[in-house]
Amino acid sequence: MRATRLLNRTLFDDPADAELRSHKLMARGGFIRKVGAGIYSYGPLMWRTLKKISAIVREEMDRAGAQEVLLPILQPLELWQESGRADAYIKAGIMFHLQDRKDAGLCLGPTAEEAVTDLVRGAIESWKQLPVTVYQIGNKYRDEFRPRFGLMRGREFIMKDAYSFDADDAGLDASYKAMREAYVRIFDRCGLRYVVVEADSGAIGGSRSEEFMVTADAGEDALLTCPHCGYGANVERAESVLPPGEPGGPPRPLRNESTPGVTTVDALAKFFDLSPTRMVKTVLFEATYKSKVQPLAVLIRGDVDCNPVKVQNAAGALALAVASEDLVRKATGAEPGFAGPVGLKDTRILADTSVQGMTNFLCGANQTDRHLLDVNFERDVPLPKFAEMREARVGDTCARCKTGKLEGLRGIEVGHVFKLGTKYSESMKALYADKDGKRRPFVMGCYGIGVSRIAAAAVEQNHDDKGIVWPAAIAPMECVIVPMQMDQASVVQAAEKLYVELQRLGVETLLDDRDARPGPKLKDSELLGFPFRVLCGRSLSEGKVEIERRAGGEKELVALEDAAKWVADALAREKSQPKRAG
RNA sequence: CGGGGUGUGGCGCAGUUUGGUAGCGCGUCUGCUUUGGGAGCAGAAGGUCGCUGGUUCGAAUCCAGUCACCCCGACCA
Repeated sequence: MRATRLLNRTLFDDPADAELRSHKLMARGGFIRKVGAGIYSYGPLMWRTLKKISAIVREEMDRAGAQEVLLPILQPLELWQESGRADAYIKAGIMFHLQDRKDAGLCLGPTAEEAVTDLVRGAIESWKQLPVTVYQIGNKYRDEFRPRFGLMRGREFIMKDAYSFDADDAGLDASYKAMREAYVRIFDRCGLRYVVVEADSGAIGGSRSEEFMVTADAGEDALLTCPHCGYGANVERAESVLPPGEPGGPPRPLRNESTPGVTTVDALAKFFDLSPTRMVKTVLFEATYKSKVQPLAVLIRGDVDCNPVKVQNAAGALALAVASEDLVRKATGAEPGFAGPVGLKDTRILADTSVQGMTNFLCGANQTDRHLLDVNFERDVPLPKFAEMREARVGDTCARCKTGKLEGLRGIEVGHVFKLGTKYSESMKALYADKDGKRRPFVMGCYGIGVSRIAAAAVEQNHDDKGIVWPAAIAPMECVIVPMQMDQASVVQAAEKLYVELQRLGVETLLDDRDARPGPKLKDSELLGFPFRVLCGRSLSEGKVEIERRAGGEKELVALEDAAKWVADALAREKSQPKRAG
């Protein structure tokens, strides 16, 4: 074997384009190098960590009975048209797509429901062949609105995606449960602190889904949890008890009042000395559907806010944006701030459940500087379709136990489990024959883990002012040996001897044999964050080396001949203590 | 896609207002001295100043276009 030198370059300065600590540290440590926006090369150390995470995922998937496969990244757009998702993904602008030489549409897979459904429909014909769960680990591609934060949100990233196929809902429940349990083991083993929360199913579709969230202040997702009953949900999905409002009383005659320049709920409350709970806000959106873009008005009580994700779901839209001021003027014929449901034309109206049963409420008059008072449904406004579209807030009463007050925290989504049902099997005609010979669609589930994102999340959660502190299970190396004086034969010999012994004991060890001064070597070893560091230097005069644990910083003088075993034992202890809960 | 900003050796930056031979720190290479917390001295290498076009005797600098990247708002592992 020809030994080559470790390809890794540490940097003195933070890269100018990095924002998050994890991104800065991984770039400074030489783990990653940016090639384009959201596109990274992984150096040897990064790849070791990614392989370790993958290995944990693979072990737990296999243990849960899932079978590893490999689906294509380059996929015919035809397949996506079959499932009906091509439009949504292209319109939402999240899928890379291209044409081949024959002008046929292709895409780079952002996920693989279509590909896997195709694989399974070609292989399974009978209930006797079920259940089946398959998974793969590989690159995924998404044309993100805003790639950022290093590996946290790349356009190319490594994902484990698994798919279950069952004959019925009971089967799906069992498959889902097996995956969920595997996920708990995976994130425990990776040494992450996390919470599991209810989630919106988003563009993938399906009924129930839960997200695994690594807790970190830098997380992009807002979560609400109930300390009383343990309920947790992404804010996109979270529900709370609606605070009671003031009763409106029996209907009174409609009034149209002048409200010059009064455009906000707060200002209206002052102007009319009226509780915001007696007002109906009319929030305008621009909803994108398969074949058209349409204005959408959402009626919601004055003291609460719209949750755009819930609105999009309720509207059945492919994409949703807050209406521009121009659109507001066009739809209402008035300046923004005076929108209302009365006489609103060419605009679809949905109402949040918070306005259900309200009487004599205030709303905009669709005339600049005018509001309506004592408005009533049916008499003044046709009864709209009601749906729950309200955003739950920190401090709200928990909807599940009706007791606890919701608390807020932030998380990094590293895993998501979905009950899909028959959305893909129906549209793609993936059918099996049941016991009566009747053809039925598979009942599916899908389960994703962001492998490369786990690495970023682990760093975000485990670092100090000196650098990364890798959890032992996913550290690129478990131990680094630092010979302090490269020109002293005794030091170099001791380091090399220890290196061989550690290798023999199965400890992944890096020998920093660069001919550099002690300072930079010590700084680098801290930045890179390996769980254990052994210093070979002046203590060798007493036959001892210094062993340090990166996480706690404890130092120990150990006889050279005992050092390898000492490290191996300490490492074993470290690995067997997974952290739990956020 | 809308708003703001930046593109100058491997990394971090100055120079651009007021055009005049490409600079600094770190890193790299060679030599000597150093060697337990990012060493010192001496020497050296490395850049079509994002790209294209224009103005000019002359452009990193001015003009136009274009591309890339970053930050603030609508997607997801």
